[in-house]
Amino acid sequence: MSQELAPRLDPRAIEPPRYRAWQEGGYFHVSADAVLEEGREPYVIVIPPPNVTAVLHMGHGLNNTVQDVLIRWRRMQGRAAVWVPGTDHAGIATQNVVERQLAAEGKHRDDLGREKFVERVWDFVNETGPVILDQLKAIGASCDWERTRFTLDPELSHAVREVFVHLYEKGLIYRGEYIINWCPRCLTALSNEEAEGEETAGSLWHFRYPLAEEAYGAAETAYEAALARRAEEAEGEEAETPAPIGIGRFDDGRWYVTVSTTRPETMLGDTGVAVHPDDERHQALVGADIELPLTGRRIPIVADDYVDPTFGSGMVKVTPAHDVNDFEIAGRTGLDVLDVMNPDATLNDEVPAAFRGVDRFEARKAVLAALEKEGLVAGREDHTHSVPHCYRCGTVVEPRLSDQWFVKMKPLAEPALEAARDGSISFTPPHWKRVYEHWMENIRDWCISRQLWWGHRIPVWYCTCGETIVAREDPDVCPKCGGAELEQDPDVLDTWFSSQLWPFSVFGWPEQTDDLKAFYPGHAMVTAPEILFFWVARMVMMGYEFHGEAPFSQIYLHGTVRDAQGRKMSKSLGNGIDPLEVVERFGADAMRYTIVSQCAVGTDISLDHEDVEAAFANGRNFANKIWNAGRFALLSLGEAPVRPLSEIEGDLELEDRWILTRTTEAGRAATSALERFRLHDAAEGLYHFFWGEICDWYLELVKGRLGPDADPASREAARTTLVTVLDRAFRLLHPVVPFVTAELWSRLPWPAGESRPDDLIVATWPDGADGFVDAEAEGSMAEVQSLVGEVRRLRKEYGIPEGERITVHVTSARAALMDALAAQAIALERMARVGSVEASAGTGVGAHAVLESGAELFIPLEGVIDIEREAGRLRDEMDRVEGQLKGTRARLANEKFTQNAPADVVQKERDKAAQLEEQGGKLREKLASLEGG
RNA sequence: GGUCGCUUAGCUCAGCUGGUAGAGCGCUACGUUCACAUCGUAGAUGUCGCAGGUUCGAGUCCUGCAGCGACCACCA
Repeated sequence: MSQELAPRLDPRAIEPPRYRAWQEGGYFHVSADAVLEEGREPYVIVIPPPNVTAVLHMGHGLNNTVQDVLIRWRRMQGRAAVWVPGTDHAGIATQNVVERQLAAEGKHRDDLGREKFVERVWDFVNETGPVILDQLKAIGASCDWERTRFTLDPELSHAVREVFVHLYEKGLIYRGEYIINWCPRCLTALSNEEAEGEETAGSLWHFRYPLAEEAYGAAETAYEAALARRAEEAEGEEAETPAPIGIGRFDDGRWYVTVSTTRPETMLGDTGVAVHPDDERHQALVGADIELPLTGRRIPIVADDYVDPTFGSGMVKVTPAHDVNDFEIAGRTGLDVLDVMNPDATLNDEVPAAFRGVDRFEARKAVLAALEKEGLVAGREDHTHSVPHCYRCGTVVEPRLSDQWFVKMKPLAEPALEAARDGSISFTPPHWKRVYEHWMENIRDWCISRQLWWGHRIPVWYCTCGETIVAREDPDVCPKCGGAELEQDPDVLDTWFSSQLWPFSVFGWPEQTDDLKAFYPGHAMVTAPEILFFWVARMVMMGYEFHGEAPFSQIYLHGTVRDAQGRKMSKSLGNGIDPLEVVERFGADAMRYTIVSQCAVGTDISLDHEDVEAAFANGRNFANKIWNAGRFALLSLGEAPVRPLSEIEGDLELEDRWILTRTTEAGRAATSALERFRLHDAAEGLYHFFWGEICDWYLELVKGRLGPDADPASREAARTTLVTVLDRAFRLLHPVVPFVTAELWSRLPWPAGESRPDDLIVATWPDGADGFVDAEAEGSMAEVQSLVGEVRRLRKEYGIPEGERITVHVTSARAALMDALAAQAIALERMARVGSVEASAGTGVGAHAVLESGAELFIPLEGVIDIEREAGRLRDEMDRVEGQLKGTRARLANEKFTQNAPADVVQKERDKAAQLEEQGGKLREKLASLEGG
């Protein structure tokens, strides 16, 4: 078997068959019985369901690699580890994709009608839905595929219906008017995410609104108050620009107030003007009326906290039907709500005849002209602000008043907030806890209705008799009048309404299934911080509302994948990396290691899309290194079984005892890191253990003992040690690089008489708790390593030819070290070309060094190198350094230079002098040791 | 504007509870003695953003400043 191993790892040859074998072996699936009958402790992660239309990108690569590392690790720990996969129906995104398809055929969804359109989306979803899940298999995701779910599955829809009705009956779902984002071109509502803000240079206009005559008295009072306020401020030291008064008189003596807007056309829908309740300048005016220009309407002045008294005049025109904040002010103050626009954003019949039917931007000009004519425009200034645009067509989004369904969030948020405070849920990195709490404390009601066709239809029916029916089962007749003419609410629910139930809906809730009993609540939630509020927080709320506890206990928020310039990878920027291409070229192991090694808590991951090979070189090289070390070991070990560790313990040599100790420590460190979600620490620690300790030292030290000429007892001790160490190392590395480790592990010889797990994927995790430990061996090895390092360094420094075998003298070393060195003679020869080590000071011409332990090392150079030539080389070097130093010192002694040259140039010169001095010192020492002996 | 975070080697970043500055990539030199050139050995490079403070001791804690970024609200 071993002979078949190629000198280079070919991931394409080993990964797909290995994955198939795992799947066919049923290793990813755990039944409820494992928990309920066998009493195994569960470990559950539910996948953040990707959009059903999505194509795998690096963000998924990161998210799912992290989850798979955790699941594989816990599975090896013996937990009943279940990772539930699935997809999200993603209402708007999916509907858009299909609508684009239709548009390409020259059709609109209205041409098909609701039923046919939804059928068409289903066809599309059935066809493309599983793609992204299949793609996850390529990166090694060990999901329990038998549990694959879709948010629109009948069972999950059943859960949605139950939750909606439950919340409605509890009074937590209500219907109300609200301002939504509306695209006047697409004639559809948009979610906040779909209304993309764009910095736009615009104008801020200031208008004068005449006061009603009976308010003149109040105006005068307010005017005096404002003047007094200004005088007061003028006395203060920091009054740079006096606060505007906001109240004034026209030439003919009429009073007016000043308001500002970026959208003049909306003034036709104004129903009031608001001031801050504590604003001394304007208090007297509260309750007074304004004669709204152009309309002939009278509107009141009201007081509301929303108004910022320091902005503009401190007075705000209120247009409730066309601005979210204004709408909320109206709700609090009782102002009328006047909708002045048609769905296509032309003005409707509520406005004066001259403006009816006019487009909003034309109306803007017309309103400005009309106000200008009446002398009511007080000024204009440039104003840059963010204007929301439709992400599909780029049209400026219009806030529009409409009837929507809402969830009252405050009562739901309370236990979810408490969960964070009392530690029932933990956050990694921890600072997200405060962000979460802040959001929960200031939570606002959630608008859950969407004017779409694709999604969970709102389970509400309206009867001609006026009755509203909210029901778990579709009603046939009106329970009140018995009529059968019921009409279901046309809207569907926000996608997040169903995803928030994911942690328990995937297990069959509201039915009390065995799965639910066995696997709920889950454990870790691994996701990106962007959806902490959309999704994570809501899942916690639902967990408490329906189960009285959190749906998971640990929230791990990983970073974002960025390109070399630090930009987020995205389709539109074209800076993405296709994970499948990476898997194809370098293997899933390479991709996984590269990702995990960069996955430090709280940091983003950067990968250069322009040099994919360099970006994943680290992971590819490591996977290949594992492969080659394994290949070498397998070839050297042969296929014969090894002896159990207990039988050969007496024959263990220093390097065996050392590497076994290091293996124990590696297990401890990796376990501790994983427990704290420090995946990067775990990966890098294991990388160093495998490459820096097993490969660089142990394999080199043990080579001689594995050959046919070696002493049989020593050879068996080495074989057992090597098998033991590789077995543990492959186990520890398996969660991060599952394929290459499993492939090699399956070929490892095994201790005679010991039972062998069926597959590495279910081998017990070696946490190091009861591993082999020999502290003294560690100390001795450290000294051997230190000696080899110094010898290698000195060899290079003095130009000792690579092939030249040397004698090394060591003084003041511990006896144990000398023993160790004697035992390592073959290895020392191999690793540093040390022919012999002698416990003496050594004499004559040579190279000196001091080991970390304090022992002194001496290498005679007589007859080894051409002393005269080396000394001559050093003298030449010396001359050069001293020459440069002389010049530098002369420059520094020259006052003209030090005083006139730029400071940094002088400093550089000083640094150079210091550097040269140090260099000269070293050369002198070296020269002395060569000449003096 | 609110909240939070970041600033350490040429690049990307580690450095968890304060105790002699690290990794990967890149760079330089040498090396194919048969696991691996996707390799080995050795080497160079850091006033740890700036200014103060606490401490025996600060990259690490505190304060201020500067620059960058994220999220939320987008301010009439």
